[in-house]
Amino acid sequence: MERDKKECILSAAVRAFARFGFKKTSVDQIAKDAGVAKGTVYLAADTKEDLFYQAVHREVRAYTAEIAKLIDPRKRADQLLAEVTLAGMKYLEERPLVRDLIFGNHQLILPEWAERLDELRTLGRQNAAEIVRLGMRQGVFRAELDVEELSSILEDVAIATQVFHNRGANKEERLRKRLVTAFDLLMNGIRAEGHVRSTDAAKVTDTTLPAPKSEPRA
Amino acid sequence: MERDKKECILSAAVRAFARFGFKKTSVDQIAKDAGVAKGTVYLAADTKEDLFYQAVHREVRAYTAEIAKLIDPRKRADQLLAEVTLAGMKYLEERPLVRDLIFGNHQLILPEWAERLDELRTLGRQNAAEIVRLGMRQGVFRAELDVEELSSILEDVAIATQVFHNRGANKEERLRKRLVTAFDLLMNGIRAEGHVRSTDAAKVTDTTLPAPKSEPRA
Amino acid sequence: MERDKKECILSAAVRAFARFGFKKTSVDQIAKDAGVAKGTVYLAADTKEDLFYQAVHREVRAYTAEIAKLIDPRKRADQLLAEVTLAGMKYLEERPLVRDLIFGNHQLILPEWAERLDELRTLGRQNAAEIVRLGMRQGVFRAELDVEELSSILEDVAIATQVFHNRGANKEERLRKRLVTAFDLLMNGIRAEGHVRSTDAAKVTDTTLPAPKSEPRA
Amino acid sequence: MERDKKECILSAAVRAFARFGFKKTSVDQIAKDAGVAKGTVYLAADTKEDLFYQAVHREVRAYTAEIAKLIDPRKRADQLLAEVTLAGMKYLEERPLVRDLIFGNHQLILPEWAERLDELRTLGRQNAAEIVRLGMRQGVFRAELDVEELSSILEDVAIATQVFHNRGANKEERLRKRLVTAFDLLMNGIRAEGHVRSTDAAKVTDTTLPAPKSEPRA
DNA sequence: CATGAATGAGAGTTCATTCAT
DNA sequence: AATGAATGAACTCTCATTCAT
Repeated sequence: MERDKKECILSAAVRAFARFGFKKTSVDQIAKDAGVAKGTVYLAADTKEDLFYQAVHREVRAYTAEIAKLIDPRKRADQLLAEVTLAGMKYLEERPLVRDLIFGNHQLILPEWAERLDELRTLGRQNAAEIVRLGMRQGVFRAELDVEELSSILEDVAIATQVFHNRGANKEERLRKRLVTAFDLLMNGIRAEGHVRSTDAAKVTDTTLPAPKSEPRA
Repeated sequence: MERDKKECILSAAVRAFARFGFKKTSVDQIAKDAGVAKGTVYLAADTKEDLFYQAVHREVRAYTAEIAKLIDPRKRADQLLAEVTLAGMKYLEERPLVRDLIFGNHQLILPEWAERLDELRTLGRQNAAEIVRLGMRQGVFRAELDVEELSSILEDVAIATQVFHNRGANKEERLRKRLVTAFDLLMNGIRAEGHVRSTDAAKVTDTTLPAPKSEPRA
Repeated sequence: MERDKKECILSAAVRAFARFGFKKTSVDQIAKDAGVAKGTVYLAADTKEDLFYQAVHREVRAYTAEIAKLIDPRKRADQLLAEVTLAGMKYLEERPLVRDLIFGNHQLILPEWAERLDELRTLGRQNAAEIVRLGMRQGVFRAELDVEELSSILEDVAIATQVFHNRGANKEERLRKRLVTAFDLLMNGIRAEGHVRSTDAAKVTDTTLPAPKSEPRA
Repeated sequence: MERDKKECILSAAVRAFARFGFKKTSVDQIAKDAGVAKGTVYLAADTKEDLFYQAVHREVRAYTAEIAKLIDPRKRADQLLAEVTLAGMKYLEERPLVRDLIFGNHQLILPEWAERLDELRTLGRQNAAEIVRLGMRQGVFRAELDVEELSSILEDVAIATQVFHNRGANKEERLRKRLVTAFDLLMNGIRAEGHVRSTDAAKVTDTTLPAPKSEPRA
């Protein structure tokens, strides 16, 4: 299998899966779109599911690589976060494919694949984590934050924004507003400044969420 | 079509779609599970896709109603937000089926359905919006926040948490940590306290996001 | 599945498998020939292989039943054997399809089916065994013969005759000669009468065939 | 095409066809097993079917040649027949391949090939015919027997024995018993000695078999 | 000669949908 | 209203065959 031909097949697969979803895309369709015979598709992937996974994988890697280029450690982390988030959203906007592929196919595809797709999501989160750590070193971000959780939340918000709101009339305007709000929220929180903090999340959740089974809390 | 029979069919549909996904669920299965003949299912819904929509709709209404009960305006909004978010997560946690059903099927189904699912999402967001407004009236939340955007972000974070992280080993422990982090972030922001705010999101995004095409900004 | 329709499908299957073999027969073909939709065939049989087995089974039962009618215990067994063999051959001659169907498909189909086809063969052999026993009671056949082995040989010769020789030009003439020769041979043996028997099979084979592993011979 | 390479391909074909049957053997498999590229197989045979025929042909020739060596005209024909039959069975036992190839593939492959396979069967029968003629010259076998028919029956019994009974538990023991019975039967007939022959096959069949259509008998 | 990537017709099977009962 | 047998289009996957290298 030549390099070019595989590329061609995978990108046809991405296009088709993205537009029609996994089920409604037929291998025939992809083959035709890629300009090869059906059998050739099966030289590139063992299974339609395998093809799907490879397509997603390729796109996620491209996405991550693209974003990684933007991380310049001499910049302030909050500035960087804004820039990178923005760039990420624009990237995903031009590739609705990736966005939906990543987000929307968990129970479509058998559980075995859910695990693999999770790995891809972790991959996609690396850049955000990098910036969060940078921000802490710079003293720009609160030091006590949980890096992994935080970067995962940032990523989730970005993806959710794309998945749920990049649609319909006034798309650009809505996205812009959303981004402004989200960034402001993430930086400054909801709480009115100077307001007494009588509640904190830890306390609430601590008393109500079912305790982890194996590890008794102190 | 009697009321009972339709209920029966819809709840069988929910169970099946939730467990096996849209594609891998057959109408036969649902009919059998509901104890009716296949033809009868087609008296309750025109199409398999219609059946899916109806099933999701039913679940979302139940979810929203359940949550709405918890909103007590005499409580502090931040407290309430924590409680309600937590309750929502527990509700969905006990109905993993519903959760996936509601949020995992966007490009499965042709665009025409995406719009309808959006309406369902709006429905689900009403509770969060309610609390945000309450918080502002109470002076607990910053007054200048955009209610719609904010409640949508809150909902998205909750959904993303459920969809992506309620899985695998140490599920409970991971969810708990995630919730604590998210709540802390949403309330207090990322920024180190007292740090000079040299960047603000609005400025950055304003200069870089493509301007909305139709409406020139002032 | 109505009785008639299943009959119809099975007989179409018999026709097709017989004429084209298992591989070259498509389910589509059978469906068309039976005048039903392809899906309907799958209501009658789980699998193409299952369909094949059912078809063969039906034919073997019909064949055995037909032959069984001819066994009249008041007749002499040698007479009967001739008659029944002859009738069997004519039966199969008129159903060349059945004949090939039954006896020509051993390694086509995976081992699991070989066992089942063996059962069918046993079924087909019952009639021959019956006659052999009758002949012994009548004193017409040698008493020391092994009934099971003998009837199996008789059946095998009949089958082989059918499978290998019922073809080509002069079919009838060739079959007639073959039958006469076979019957004469089976009744009277090869040996010239009065010739001294200096060799017997048992001795030869006893010294050369690998001894059964578990039971040491005396 | 070098001699060696063709040999290699054919013997790989024999192995594969024998183990998996015609249908379930792929050309790819054979090519890989022979250590050549798929295209090369098509230099040795025009078609998969042609390849099959050539494979069978090769094996039958080897079989015949092997058996022919054993015919020593100074020995008694009945002794020889026993020996040769036994040797033939052992040969086939070690080459289940040949046996099944010869026996079981008539309607697998289109009618055109049936004729050619018949020629192969005739080839395989030459040795038995040779011995029968020898036995007649020696006065050991009845002189009035039809040589061609008789040798064909002998061969058929041998093959049927192999095909139908060389399987399952107690294989060796069962084959031994079968051989003993068959040989005894062929030599001595079924008829109880001294019993009056009130029936003879010729008479029965003469009156009942349909007369050959084209040639009126004298 | 030899290769093996590419082909594409064709296979078995599934299942949403219909409609006579 | 309810049924479920029947339908047949559409699907994924296989593999004999070809042909440019």
